[in-house]
Amino acid sequence: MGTQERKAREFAAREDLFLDTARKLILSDGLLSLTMARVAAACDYATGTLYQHFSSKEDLLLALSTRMAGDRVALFCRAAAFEGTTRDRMFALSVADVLFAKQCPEHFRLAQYVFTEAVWSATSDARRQAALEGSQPMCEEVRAIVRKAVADGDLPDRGLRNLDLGVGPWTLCLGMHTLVHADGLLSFYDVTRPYGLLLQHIEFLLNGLGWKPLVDDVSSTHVADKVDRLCRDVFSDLCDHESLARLLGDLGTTP
Amino acid sequence: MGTQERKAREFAAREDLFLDTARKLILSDGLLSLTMARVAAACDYATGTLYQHFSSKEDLLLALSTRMAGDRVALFCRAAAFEGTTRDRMFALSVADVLFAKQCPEHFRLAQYVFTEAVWSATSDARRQAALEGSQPMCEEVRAIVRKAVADGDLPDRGLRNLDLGVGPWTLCLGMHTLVHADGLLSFYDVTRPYGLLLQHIEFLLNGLGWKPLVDDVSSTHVADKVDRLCRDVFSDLCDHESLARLLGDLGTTP
DNA sequence: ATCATTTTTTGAATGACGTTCAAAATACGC
DNA sequence: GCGTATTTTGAACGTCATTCAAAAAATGAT
Repeated sequence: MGTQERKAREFAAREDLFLDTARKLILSDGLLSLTMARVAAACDYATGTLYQHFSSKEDLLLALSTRMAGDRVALFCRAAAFEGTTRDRMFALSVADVLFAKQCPEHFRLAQYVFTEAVWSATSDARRQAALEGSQPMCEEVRAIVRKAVADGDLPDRGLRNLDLGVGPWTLCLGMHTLVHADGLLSFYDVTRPYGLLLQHIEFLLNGLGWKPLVDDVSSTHVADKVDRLCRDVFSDLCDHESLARLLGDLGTTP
Repeated sequence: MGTQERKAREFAAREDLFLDTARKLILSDGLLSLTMARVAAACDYATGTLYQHFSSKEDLLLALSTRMAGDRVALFCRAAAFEGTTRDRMFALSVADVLFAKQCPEHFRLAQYVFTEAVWSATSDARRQAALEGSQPMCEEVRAIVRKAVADGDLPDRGLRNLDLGVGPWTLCLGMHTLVHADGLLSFYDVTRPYGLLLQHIEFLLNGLGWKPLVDDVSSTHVADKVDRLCRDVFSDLCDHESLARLLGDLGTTP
């Protein structure tokens, strides 16, 4: 019975088509003007067919967000696999997140919207489950790094569990992404180069956690150099001259 | 010509009525089922009258969020006025935020939604300006505390400006609020007592910034004790037996 | 108090969407 | 081919946000 499998494959392919198209439409016309009818029409299907895949518009958005998150997870895992001290690897996770934000800025915008109660509660259980499970690998990487750091004696656990120690950098990143995407807020408060600051504060936090080897120099230049090195070693495909320059510009090398 | 003033006063009073009513409706029926018609009807006005005050539904939501933020700012300022070291006061700001989250959980839900691009971009310029200006005092408090800490030699500035140093705790809080309100996420990852962890990580971060006097013991009990003391000294009206017990429960005193 | 004029309120009408579902089309197994 | 099961279709429905012409109320000069 290859029929079932073929159908399943075709169904999955069509779902990808819908999601790809939705992404393109959002990119070109914005999230506001995305309608189910437009997505369907752009794929030459009837509106009703969309509902074979997604229980609601919100469900589609969550599916799209989850798929984008896959790329984020991939970057994350590359960062985690980087050879270096546990501290360097933890730092690299944040850099991966910053690079991802540059590479796919629409992801955080969408994710922020989707995790809103009003949207989240209109999604299907299955899709929510998939969203949570999709980002589980990131958590596992964090847990593993913290575990090794504690085992190696580079990080005192203070009675906290692995993820409880990792939750600090996590929320720091998340909070900064949120600020960056709150339009006008950072410029109102004259906070330039937010991601540069984020990475400096990550270093501060890791120092405060007593994560060895401690970093003495947490200046913006030092952080920029570190990022520069990481980009060469781990993210060379993402940091061509152009984007690296842009990233460093935003990080703010000293004038 | 007192007529103009009276009218302005009545207009402002009606706006308050609309916002109060919207808040109650959200509290009882949820954000999803809030409609402009329902808000108007609940106040015995026609739908069109609402649009004399708010250029769109999103505009109303932003206005509501901004008004709620006023209470947050008030708590913040009380925390900042607390007598103690600059470090204690900085810590107190985060406690104020946690208390506010307990006292008014709907605020962060709403704020998260409102700061979403899809909503934010449908609001009026005036309202956006008001929202930004409304939270400015919080920023000023942070700046002032950092300024004094640096001046007193309790905090090395490392070439960073006042707010650049305060942005760490800020994003840490914001990120945790975001995680807390992403329904199911924290329980999925088995992160209990998020706000207890937040305050511990605030201490870690402040230590990492070299903010004197450094705190040796960043255990959950020590943090809980500190919060306990703050509640007695500064937030006694908010921390009756009940709510304090609940708060400490969530913060997680050692078992 | 009266009346012309301005301002405000009203709520039915409009249009845009998300969502549904009966009918039509297609695929499938025999 | 043919009967049946599955899938697709897109018009129809209901809900809302938003508008605006008409009605009502307020104003202020006489």
